[in-house]
Amino acid sequence: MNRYRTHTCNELREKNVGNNIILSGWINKKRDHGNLLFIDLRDNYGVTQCIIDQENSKFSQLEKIQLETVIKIQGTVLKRSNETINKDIETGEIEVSIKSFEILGTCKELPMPVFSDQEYAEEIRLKYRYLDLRRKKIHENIILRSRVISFIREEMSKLGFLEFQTPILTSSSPEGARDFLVPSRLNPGKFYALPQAPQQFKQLIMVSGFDKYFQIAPCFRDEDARADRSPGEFYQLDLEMSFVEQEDIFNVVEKLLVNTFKKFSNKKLISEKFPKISYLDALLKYGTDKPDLRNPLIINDITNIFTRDDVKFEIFKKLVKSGSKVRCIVAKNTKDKPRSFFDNIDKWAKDQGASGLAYFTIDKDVTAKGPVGKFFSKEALTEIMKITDAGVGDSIFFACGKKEYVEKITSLARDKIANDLNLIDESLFAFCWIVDYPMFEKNEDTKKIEFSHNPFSMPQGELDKIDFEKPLEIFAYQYDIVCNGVELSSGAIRNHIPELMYKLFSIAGYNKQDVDNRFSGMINALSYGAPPHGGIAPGIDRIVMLLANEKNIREVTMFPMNQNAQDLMMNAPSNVDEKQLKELSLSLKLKK
RNA sequence: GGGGGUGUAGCUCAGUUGGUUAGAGCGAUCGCCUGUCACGCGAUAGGUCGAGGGUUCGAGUCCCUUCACUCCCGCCA
Repeated sequence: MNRYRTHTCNELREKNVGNNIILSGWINKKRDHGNLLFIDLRDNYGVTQCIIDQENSKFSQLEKIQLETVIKIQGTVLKRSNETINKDIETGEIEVSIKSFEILGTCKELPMPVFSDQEYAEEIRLKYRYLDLRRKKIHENIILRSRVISFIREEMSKLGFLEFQTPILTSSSPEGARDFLVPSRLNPGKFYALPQAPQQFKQLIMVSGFDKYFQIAPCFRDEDARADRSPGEFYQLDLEMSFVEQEDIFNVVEKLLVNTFKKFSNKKLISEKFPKISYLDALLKYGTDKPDLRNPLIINDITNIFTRDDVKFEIFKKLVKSGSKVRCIVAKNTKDKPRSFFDNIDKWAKDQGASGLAYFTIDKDVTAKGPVGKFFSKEALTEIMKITDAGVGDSIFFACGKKEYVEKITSLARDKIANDLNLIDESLFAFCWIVDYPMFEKNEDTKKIEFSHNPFSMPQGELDKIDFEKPLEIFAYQYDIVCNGVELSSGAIRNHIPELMYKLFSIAGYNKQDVDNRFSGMINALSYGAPPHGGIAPGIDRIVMLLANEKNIREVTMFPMNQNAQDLMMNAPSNVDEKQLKELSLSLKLKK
């Protein structure tokens, strides 16, 4: 028998009545009736009500004790009378009559209550994270995270994947996000970088002949935070397979995610086979490459309508002539919505930095009601209704501008309108694949051709038939998984052919020398017999966030940093001694 | 780097058009209470109203500057 406990705080039941037991835990709550004191004792597993009265010599001592003090209780299990059973806790049929107790850990006055459903400012939650983590909801989120990761490990092992660790101190990668750098003492003036992902290593693992690899891999990117993006570090289920085509990866990951989401959530999956949407289609229909498919609204292009003579909307017509696009969203059955519904959306659009959203409602006899309705002839309206599948009683919102601008504002408007009309079913998970990413894109500022995603991806099509003169028309075997509008992972079939790699990099402006310098490990390896291979890397934090039904990634992260990438509990980052800097051959030159 | 929101007691918040001594609940301290499970009742302590400057007879409230937190844009192969 352990000196601290015979049972956990969620173990005692009616069958234990009469037992002498020992419990240890935190004082969750006290209810002091003067001559009778109830103490809810809490541990990781649950809560047990303990009771003591003034007959006991320890009574007055226990009456004074602070909440969240850690104590050990010795006592006997009593059956509660019918009226006093608490159905809300699993140990609610019994209580423990305290015979003696011992303080194991004292507690100062709390900076924030633990037993409370209130929301607290994140500043205080992060500073006292160990107190915050005692609270039920986040405590359970973190346990969920652990279970999800264990489950994924088991599934991956069953599928024949081997788990390997890859280096944390590695070299800076020239593409992508900003690196975290670590100065090297033994190599003055040189720096390691923390890996943004084990991208090159996992490919090298394939070249080394291991066939199927996975890792719950820490990834480090020095970019600004968002609600679904921790600053600094996050975790991916990194995986890679040899001798596979795109479909092989899809089959493995689809099955894994379906099993995981079915096991850990009661929400329904819209489809266990994830629909595939091409990148270009996604941008047209949803305005984004991470569409929320729970949202039934679809964006349509009606640019051509504004070249008709019987459309008099001159501002848009002029913009269209100079290359702008017009895209629209149909909101069904909104004829009777109050004016405020429309004004509200227009105001919202202006808050987003747009010039506003034009709209009209289609009334009977195909007439357009609304501020800009008068600019459209009956024939033009009929054409719009044909393109957009709109009917009488529906409203059409539309925006005009350069392609990227229209995509962005219609994408946001699609979310906004669906939310306002309550069209999103929160009890669903809607997965999809986004496929067929362009290999290159043109940087509109520099007019240069750049890799649009991962430079190591395999271009699509027969290799001897690819037209390298038209780089913007080359697509890659590159794919993302999106769930409920959250980008969960991206992956690719890799380019394992060195000559092809040089060719593609040359299009993006890197000569052979550049490639050899920057990716020496990779490019060398590929020239000694590399298998065709590919992989993907689902984000663990975001998966758990969806499963826990949280909107913020910090709710499923044990010790997150704040938005300014500071750890308020550990005081990181911090100053270092002059001696440490000197050892690293560094001196500081701070901006004022 | 830019835009929005927030900042009042240890915690969560209220505070009217600028007007007396800035309030409530929880927590803390003290007292009362033997069946509560958000126990109840009474009392006490606790405030640089984020900071600085300005307007005014008078500022938590209006103006300017600044800081912190947060959400978003940029950024995130």
